[in-house]
Amino acid sequence: MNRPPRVRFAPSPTGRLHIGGARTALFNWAFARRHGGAFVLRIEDTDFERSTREFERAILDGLAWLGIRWDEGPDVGGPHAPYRQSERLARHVELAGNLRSKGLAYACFCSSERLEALREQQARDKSRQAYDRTCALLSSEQVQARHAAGEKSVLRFKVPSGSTTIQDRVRGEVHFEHADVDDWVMLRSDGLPTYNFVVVCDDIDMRITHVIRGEEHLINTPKQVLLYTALGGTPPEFAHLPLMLGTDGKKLSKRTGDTSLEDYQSQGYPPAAVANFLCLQGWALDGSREIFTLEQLVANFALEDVSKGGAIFDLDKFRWLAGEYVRQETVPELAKHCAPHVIAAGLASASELEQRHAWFEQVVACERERIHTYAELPGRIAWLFCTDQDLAFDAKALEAARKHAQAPQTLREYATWLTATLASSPSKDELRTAMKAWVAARGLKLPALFQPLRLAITGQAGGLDLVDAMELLGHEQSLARIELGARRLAG
RNA sequence: GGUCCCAUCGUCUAGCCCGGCCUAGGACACCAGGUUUUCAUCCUGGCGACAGGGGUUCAAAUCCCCUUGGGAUCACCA
Repeated sequence: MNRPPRVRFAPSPTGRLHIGGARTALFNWAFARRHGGAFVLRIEDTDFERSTREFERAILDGLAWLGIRWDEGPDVGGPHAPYRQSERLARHVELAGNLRSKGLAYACFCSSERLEALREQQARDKSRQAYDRTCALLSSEQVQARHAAGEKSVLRFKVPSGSTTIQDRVRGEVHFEHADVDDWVMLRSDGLPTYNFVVVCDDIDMRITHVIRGEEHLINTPKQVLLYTALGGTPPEFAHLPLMLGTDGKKLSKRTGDTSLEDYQSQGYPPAAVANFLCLQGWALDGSREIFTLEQLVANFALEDVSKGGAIFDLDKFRWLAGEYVRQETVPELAKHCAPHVIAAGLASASELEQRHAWFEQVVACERERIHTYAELPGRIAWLFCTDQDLAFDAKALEAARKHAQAPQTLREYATWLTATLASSPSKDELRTAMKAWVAARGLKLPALFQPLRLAITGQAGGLDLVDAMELLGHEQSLARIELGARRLAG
């Protein structure tokens, strides 16, 4: 590679950013950075029906959220503007006209009914699925006459005889016989160009050197290589990434799970964890280090190291990885990231959290090793925000507490003892030690107090240290819950 | 069905290109144990794979062929 590479990510703004698309973008970006090249963002908005500016904005935001920056794009401009395909229409039509006048493309008047019948016939014959070139045989006079008569036509690319071999950077050599390649449609009957056509026009005009995309495009590649040559361009290098698969082993779709980046964003996955995990689907740093930064990705990324086989989206591992990132954060950072989810869950308002900022950070510090994503926090700490009467008792926690026949009595006596002990303002460690001594002095095992107490305070079966829990809740309210818990257990 | 791609533990993968260091390494999940007031974190250990068959070679997870299995794609959608 003698010149700095230019790569592009070309999403279609007809929906949210697909998680597989996000990975494609990430690998393109990493490749560009690795080799000091440019990463171009181009919006493929030629589907006027479904494309919206809102989706475009969301896609850009999603990429930025992941930590990807682009050198050229619709928002930042660049030397090959415009970066929205719809704004390049005139150029596409011009190039299509050139090919037609050179005899490299031809008008086709076949009706969709005839085409469909042809396809059915070919399916029955178990033969090649392609246009039969009926209209390629029309003389220029015939074509002109039919145009003049007002007949609708599409423009088809005339695939020459021969074969094409591409050197795919992840797959190696891939060979196609032109006899198997269809005379595909370049211009629709309404005069608008198709994807296979514009993508090549724009890649040539934008001087794209490496096309890195999903494997579903591999089969389109010979069509595009042929078009490069026809347009007088040099084909770029290609790299076809393995597909991201659902648990059913098929291309990841909404059927088998959440597919958009925003789904994971709203579920509170740290962005660095998402980027890291996406890398792991099809690429490995060295086979032993699972957790790494984007800088390490850039420093080590090579297309040749990308896996060829599809990767089933491993949600368990993703969640584990998110937890690793959560625990890497400092408490103030984590509190800041969790706060929106606590607010969204309706536990507290933004101003309430702001007022109790130091307290909230303590809460986060106590729960940080139990959550994997930011959004898991509210469910774990709801007991701190509800009224004593509304505290729900978890079935397992209740069962555990009920195993101790004397639980109500133990709780009441403990409350009395606690009230007296608190008077001397013990430290948390002193209180912990004293509590255990108190239980032992009564000839009880520790769970005889701790299980009913945990139920009374938090309503949950497991969780944070109980001395921490009571302090976070406040001793006065804790005593009230102990009394209430004793009554509920006795009843 | 045509064309194309792929094939290492249940999952993500290292090793393959440049055969021997592989009685195949790591991670997630799972199981067992330790720590803990419980849960979680953390620590220790365990389970667990080269799809099958032929070659080539002194030697094959690694190279070649076949079979089988899986996937992608076959639009006037991108």
